[in-house]
Amino acid sequence: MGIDSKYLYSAGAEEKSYRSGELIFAEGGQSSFYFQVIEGKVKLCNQNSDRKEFLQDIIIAGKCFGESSLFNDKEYRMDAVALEDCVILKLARINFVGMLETYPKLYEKFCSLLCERTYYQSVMLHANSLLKPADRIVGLMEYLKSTERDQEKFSFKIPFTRQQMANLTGICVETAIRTLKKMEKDAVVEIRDHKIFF
DNA sequence: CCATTAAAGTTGC
DNA sequence: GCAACTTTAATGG
Repeated sequence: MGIDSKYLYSAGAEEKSYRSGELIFAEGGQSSFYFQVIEGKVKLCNQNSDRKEFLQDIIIAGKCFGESSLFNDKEYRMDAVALEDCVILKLARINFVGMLETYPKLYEKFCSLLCERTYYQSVMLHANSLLKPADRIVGLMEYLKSTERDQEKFSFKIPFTRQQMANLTGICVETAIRTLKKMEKDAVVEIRDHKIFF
């Protein structure tokens, strides 16, 4: 999760609404804001040269994005696009830094948040370096489920479409579908009412 | 509630 | 991996 929004508001964060599909920032742009989703979902992705997309992450309400380059003056390495109608808090870098200085406790929060992203990226990098599609999908699902309380088998409903899972793991939808069906047969996942349980 | 249509999922090639 | 086909979800009466 991100930072308690009351701190963001008091530091001068502003709410901004985006329509579904609207670009929030683009690859190559300069980063100068901390973003946090209040309502809706945002995708972080790269547009492939052959107009396929690679999905880096999907940011749900309460989570933040764009924070990785707040302190290094680098350009964004991905696009951020609203997946549905969104309300997003934007806080300018200078005010964000001021906020951290006013509330040193938030440094700790911010660090843990950065580390969570680093951890996610290393898990996904490893999973996606595997050759077999099934291993990539399992890697993704294991990470997603690791943040859940309930670790019972087949208790976790995958919150993504097959298309999204494919784009997160760099395989194509058809492969994802065929692989998931095989995994169902092998009792790795359960498919109930078209939804995937892991 | 049903009809329409867009989006997601499926399958053969 | 495309394209044709099927199913589900969303929208509007």
